[in-house]
Amino acid sequence: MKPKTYDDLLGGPQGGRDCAGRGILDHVMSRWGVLVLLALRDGTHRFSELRRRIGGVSEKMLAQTLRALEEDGFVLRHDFGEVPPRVEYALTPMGRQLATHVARLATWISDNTAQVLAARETRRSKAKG
Amino acid sequence: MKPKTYDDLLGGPQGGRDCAGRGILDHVMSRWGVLVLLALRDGTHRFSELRRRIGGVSEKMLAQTLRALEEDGFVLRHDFGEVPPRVEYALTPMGRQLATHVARLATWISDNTAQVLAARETRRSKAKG
DNA sequence: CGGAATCCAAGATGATACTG
DNA sequence: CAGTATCATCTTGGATTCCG
Repeated sequence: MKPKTYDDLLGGPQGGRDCAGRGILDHVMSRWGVLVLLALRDGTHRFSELRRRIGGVSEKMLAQTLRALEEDGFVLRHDFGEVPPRVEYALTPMGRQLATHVARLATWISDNTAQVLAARETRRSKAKG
Repeated sequence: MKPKTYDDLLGGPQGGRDCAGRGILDHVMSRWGVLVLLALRDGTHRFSELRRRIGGVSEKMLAQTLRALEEDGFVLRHDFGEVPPRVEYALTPMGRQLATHVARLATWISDNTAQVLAARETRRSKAKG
């Protein structure tokens, strides 16, 4: 019997080895994964559009993030194969489902940001007092 | 008008400066944040219990993660101030709400892991064909 | 037992330059 | 435009050690 590891907490050995779910979660919740998912919720966008929309992401990281999400089947990449180059990205149906969950979490956090900041203040003054 | 940055995508400047929501999300979705949140869903646990339950986390990272979540007001730390030391951790009401959302996301991923792995395979064979 | 402090290896990220 | 390749850097994470 395996001990209770984080594999179990995340749904167990369904993926086969270690913890596939954990790897997916890492892609999704990577520094830029969330933002890409949210940015694609309202439709198709080109590479440079995404860069502008997300802001602060380097070409390298955006490309890397998009590739990871594409590999996982969350993002669809359409290369028009023209010059000048034109590539468009969109969510797959599965990606839309995922993005919905992510958006809920992001929304909750957004709605509770003030409360979190207040909690931090409380702690800070308690530490002083 | 501000350009669309990831600040906007995550709920805008509600936190005051940059993007407080983003920072919170980083805490929550950090490598171990998710697991701690999930591990605490079923009640109070001691430090070493958490280490065993989560599995694979070092003392340093667990302590660091717990402190961050505590600062944000998601986790409550109760130090009994005895020898040998005894400290217990639990979710705050806000933490329970958050953990519920996180659990939903984790569950979705867990339920869709097979589909993601299938998507990866499809891509792989398409690349070959 | 529950950490804090330190040192070090590994990985993530960014700026830049280059290509089709 | 849409990337890739490369190098420098900054951050993470882990192992170890020490303490109350």
